[in-house]
Amino acid sequence: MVNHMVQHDTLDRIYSALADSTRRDILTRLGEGPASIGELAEPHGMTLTGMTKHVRVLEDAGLVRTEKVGRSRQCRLGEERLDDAMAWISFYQRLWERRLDGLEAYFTLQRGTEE
Amino acid sequence: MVNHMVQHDTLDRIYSALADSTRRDILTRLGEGPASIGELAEPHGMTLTGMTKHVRVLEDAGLVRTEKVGRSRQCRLGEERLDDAMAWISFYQRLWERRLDGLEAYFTLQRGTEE
DNA sequence: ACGACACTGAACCGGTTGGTGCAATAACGG
DNA sequence: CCGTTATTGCACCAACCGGTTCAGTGTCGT
Repeated sequence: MVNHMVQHDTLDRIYSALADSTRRDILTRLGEGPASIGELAEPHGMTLTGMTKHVRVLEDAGLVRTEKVGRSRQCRLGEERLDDAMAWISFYQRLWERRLDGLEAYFTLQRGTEE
Repeated sequence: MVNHMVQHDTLDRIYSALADSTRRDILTRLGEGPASIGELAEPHGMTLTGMTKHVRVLEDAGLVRTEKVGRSRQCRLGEERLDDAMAWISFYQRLWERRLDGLEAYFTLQRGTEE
């Protein structure tokens, strides 16, 4: 019951924002320059409403920044540089490497090298 | 361009597996050595059934490997090394840097153009 | 002013997620 | 064989997700 609080942890938001190929595509597209909701939606054959939701998720994660310009919304890459996300993965990589320092290294290496 | 696109399914599973602090904790814990379902569940005050589900998600993403040993299940870090996840984030980082190649590249032009 | 345009809010929908409890199963320990 | 232990399968639940449609709202072009 205690843990029913907001799951709005930064890392949670970033990773779940990235856990969707449409949203990763959006980031890639925005890497080439700003775009409107319509321009983002068109290559995915998606409704504007649907795309707005995706952009909102990315914006909440800090990965995208948007600004209303006239009747359209200009979307561009945001300030979040994924440093935290990267750092956590690096940390995990280190754990994984350390796993090889244990007893399992023996079996893993044997299975890998067949020597 | 955009050749950094790996299997989207894999990336989806990895990122959504990481998008939960309980599961990130599990990975951290397993970095210190193998553990049973019960041992993983206890510090989170979670039922065994609940923990089994989390472990299953991690296992489907390749981040954890499990093996039934007697009446308990031994969980350890898996073969997935997050290289793909890391690679995608790096790719995004490069996009972000390139965002600076707009008006602001003007200021750092003395260094970056040779690449 | 009027109509077309770009987006947004709300309601809805089927599927998934994160959790529970309970009954069953398999493996010990004696 | 019996009782305990560790996990699992199943049913259930509320919340969330990715998507839609429809009805606005505000802006632009003429």
